[in-house]
Amino acid sequence: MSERTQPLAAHPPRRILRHHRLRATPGRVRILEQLRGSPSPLSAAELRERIGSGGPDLATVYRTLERFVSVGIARTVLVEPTVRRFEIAGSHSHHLTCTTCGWIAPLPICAIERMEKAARLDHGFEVEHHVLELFGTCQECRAVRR
Amino acid sequence: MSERTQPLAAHPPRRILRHHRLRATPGRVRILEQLRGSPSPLSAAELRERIGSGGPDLATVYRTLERFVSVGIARTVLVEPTVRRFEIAGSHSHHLTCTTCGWIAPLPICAIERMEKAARLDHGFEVEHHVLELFGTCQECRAVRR
DNA sequence: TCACAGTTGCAAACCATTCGCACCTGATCT
DNA sequence: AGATCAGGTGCGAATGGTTTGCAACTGTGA
Repeated sequence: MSERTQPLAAHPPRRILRHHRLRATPGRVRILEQLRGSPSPLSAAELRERIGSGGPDLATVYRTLERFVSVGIARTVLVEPTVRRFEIAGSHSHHLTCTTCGWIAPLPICAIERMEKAARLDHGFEVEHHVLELFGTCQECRAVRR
Repeated sequence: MSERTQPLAAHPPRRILRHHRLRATPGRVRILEQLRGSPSPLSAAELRERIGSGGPDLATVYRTLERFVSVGIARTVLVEPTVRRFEIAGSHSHHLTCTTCGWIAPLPICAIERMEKAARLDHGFEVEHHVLELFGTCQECRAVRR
């Protein structure tokens, strides 16, 4: 497969940043790597924590995420009140989140075409993205509970 | 139709509160009326503003909403980072949100049965609740943009 | 290597939400 | 109707996630 046909998310971080005319600073590269390596959306604080000492300041993490969202590298995911989470925009998958133990699994099925169509027909609304997260109890926690 | 078969949401506010063993204070009654009268979810501040002078303190609005959610009268809706919104739990839980002007409309269609089934079959995961919100551009904002 | 627009760190500001506490009041019982 | 008191309320202060101002720093193109 030639490079030109690879999905953007497969490129090395520096190239992705350059592609969006962002400077490839060490902090940005690490934030991007973390976002790509995580199966679930991350908050700014979690991102900061995972990068560890030597990483960018929390304010910089916020500014970077803001920038990533504005150029389309990342997207905001709302699953909790008061905390904003972010994920790579290319990796569109939904998640199962166990409310007991925090286990998270991606669910590669998306069934909202019908709703997008309804939005368009009923309201003239053009859907650009959506948030769909499922919460419940995983197999293990259900077993323990019994 | 007898009273016993009416949906709870159709009852007068005082009765709904009593039914959940909550005191029917003037503030709670007004908050409940506002929630029921609004087609889109409201934040605590908006609620406070709509009730106007003489209404409950903002802290009380928060405590009341918290209480409403815990007994099942209301539900949290996440459509914006940093602001929590609330709606009557009997109404439907999915929305269209215009990312340009903030317009919000309920969408009475839910298409996640397939995903719930996949979660159960593939992971032994029992879905308890889900978040599904659509974001995009409303008819009006699309017209302006052109 | 140089110059500079873009980035960063730090600290302070912001703002939605929560908490502590003394006072008040709706619901119940007599 | 009046007394009683657990449940509610107002006020102000605290919290915690997010944003901003500003001086110093650094990728990047020339």
